Amino acid sequence: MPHFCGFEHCKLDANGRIKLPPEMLKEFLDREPEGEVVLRCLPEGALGLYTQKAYEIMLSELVNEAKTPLNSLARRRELRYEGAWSFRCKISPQGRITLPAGFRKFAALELGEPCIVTGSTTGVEFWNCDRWQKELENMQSFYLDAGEREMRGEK
Amino acid sequence: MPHFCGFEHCKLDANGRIKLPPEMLKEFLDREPEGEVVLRCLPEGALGLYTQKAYEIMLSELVNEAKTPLNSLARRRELRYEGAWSFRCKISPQGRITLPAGFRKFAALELGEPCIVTGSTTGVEFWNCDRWQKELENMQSFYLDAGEREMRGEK
DNA sequence: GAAAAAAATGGAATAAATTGGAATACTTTG
DNA sequence: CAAAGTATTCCAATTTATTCCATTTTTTTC
Repeated sequence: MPHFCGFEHCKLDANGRIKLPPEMLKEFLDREPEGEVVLRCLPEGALGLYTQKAYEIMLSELVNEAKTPLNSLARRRELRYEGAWSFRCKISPQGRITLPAGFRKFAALELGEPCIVTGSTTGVEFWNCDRWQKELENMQSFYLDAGEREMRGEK
Repeated sequence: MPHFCGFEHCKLDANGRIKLPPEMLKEFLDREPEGEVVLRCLPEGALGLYTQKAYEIMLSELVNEAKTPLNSLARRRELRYEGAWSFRCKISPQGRITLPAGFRKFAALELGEPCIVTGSTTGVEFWNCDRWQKELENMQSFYLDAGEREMRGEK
């Protein structure tokens, strides 16, 4: 199974739309010919894009595996978080997807400005360029640290 | 199964009506072509809107899963709260719903003022903007904490 | 209980924003 | 260097938001 990989510089157009790079577009359409996807705000301050099929699995876990009653504060907050920060949409026939204004703000993606589209194995992510730079450093040091611990025989 | 998702800035009109954003309206009408819904005051200080079908499920949980005896002060209070702070209504042909004055006051939604309409997976919620900001912070810190614990290998 | 006033409701008209798509310019590939 | 593919820009068509007004219903007053 091919996965979503590589990263590219892209640009939001004046209306907050991103045109997906051709290879990534192809990956999506191979999995969902109708282009049905879910956009999701990630706590690290970027946006994730997944096929609806991939998303459904995650969502049904949340909805059905109810440990708490429907009518409780904790449960409502779970459902609210998931609802507010996710968005079902379709990739347009031109391969574009429109970011809702609130999501754009969340991820610090400005109209007409460049951004990073990166594969994340199971989907793709949209990053503000500066945040992406920091995340690169974070990822690097995370693996370096892990490697050093491993060398010293730690866990 | 599609869910209610995304969030939007909306405005109450001078008569206390909110026009639902098109995608959310569509979700409701897909489930209930007649637009029959239930409006409900949530203890966190916002209003929830659910299809009558979805509401029935919640209500029967409340009525059947009796942790307390039916004929007790606490139980009567639960049922009274549910009765007083919920309201059956219909989405108008223009996609608007009218908030009863008491409910508006409960949720601090002012005539002619902006508010937030957010998906909550099983329905939508109406929030006063300031309260929504606080709730966002609450949700954010909750999930960031969870993420950090995960990184440190804690459970 | 009837008339007047107020409020609520439904709906239309206009303005604004969004969307889809085409045309052009640019880049890559063979 | 030509051809194909891709990115960018712009415009037309549609959709959506806003404002306003007419009608109906409810409340108040006499």
